[in-house]
Amino acid sequence: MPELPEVETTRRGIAPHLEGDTLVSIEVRQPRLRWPVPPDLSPRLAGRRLQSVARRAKYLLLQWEGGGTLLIHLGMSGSLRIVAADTPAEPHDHIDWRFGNGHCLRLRDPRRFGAVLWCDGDPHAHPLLRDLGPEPLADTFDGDHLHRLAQGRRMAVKPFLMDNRIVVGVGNIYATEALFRAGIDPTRAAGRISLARYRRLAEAVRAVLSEAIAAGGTTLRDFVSGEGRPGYFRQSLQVYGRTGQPCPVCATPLRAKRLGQRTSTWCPHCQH
DNA sequence: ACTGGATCCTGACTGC
DNA sequence: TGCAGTCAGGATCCAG
Repeated sequence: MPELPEVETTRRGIAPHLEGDTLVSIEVRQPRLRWPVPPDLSPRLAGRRLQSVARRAKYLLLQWEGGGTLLIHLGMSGSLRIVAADTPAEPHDHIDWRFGNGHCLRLRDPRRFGAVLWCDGDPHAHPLLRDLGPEPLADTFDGDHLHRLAQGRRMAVKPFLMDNRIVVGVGNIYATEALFRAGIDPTRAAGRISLARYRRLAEAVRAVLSEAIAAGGTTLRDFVSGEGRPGYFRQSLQVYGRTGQPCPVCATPLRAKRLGQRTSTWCPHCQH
């Protein structure tokens, strides 16, 4: 589900409602997510003010006054939204954080691949964040970075681009779209792509992510922003989910193949 | 070190 | 209508 644009859209949607507010209570209806939800969240957080809602890769970092960070990952099907405190919980609404101003931050995650974890020290030193690659929209990410890390790698460039040790936030939708824009065959070995083409790919990644954030993300089925709205980038997808349909550029039927457990769709004429 | 595969879970959809 | 099989926005873990 949520890739970087959807997580960033969520962050922007919830932050203004919560930053500076005091947590009143937490209700955990289902603690079994990817890892167990810590049982001591209430004593740790009740009565404390939320300082900021930040993001690293696809993790949301809720940083609390006095120290400590709540790490939230939405997995494949998770969403976070602000609801009124008296809104009845629906199925798969696993956790509520109720704040003093009447707002309730509610986590829904049908597949439960998401995670909610507590981190005492520097969250960037946490084992889940420590080895992550650069943010794709930061200055440290470019084609030279991709080209350098790809040397000698025989895996296909698509799963290479989705490896969060290489660069974070690029999931199946945006990897598919960026490779189309860059004209690169997703099955090509990562180590056999020129620097010039990696520079083009890096720019395509930045462009597609930026455009998706501006559109509020991509809603395929269940993604909603912090305010409950869907994202509108779906209509801008050129190849993702369009297997068999004509390429928007040359009309060749789009092909699909599974690479690293994920379906890749591409134009066999435009991408090589 | 790199690579591919299995795995967690629910729901939507397809085809028989 | 039911049932089996497939697929889905992620990413960790493990064997070879």
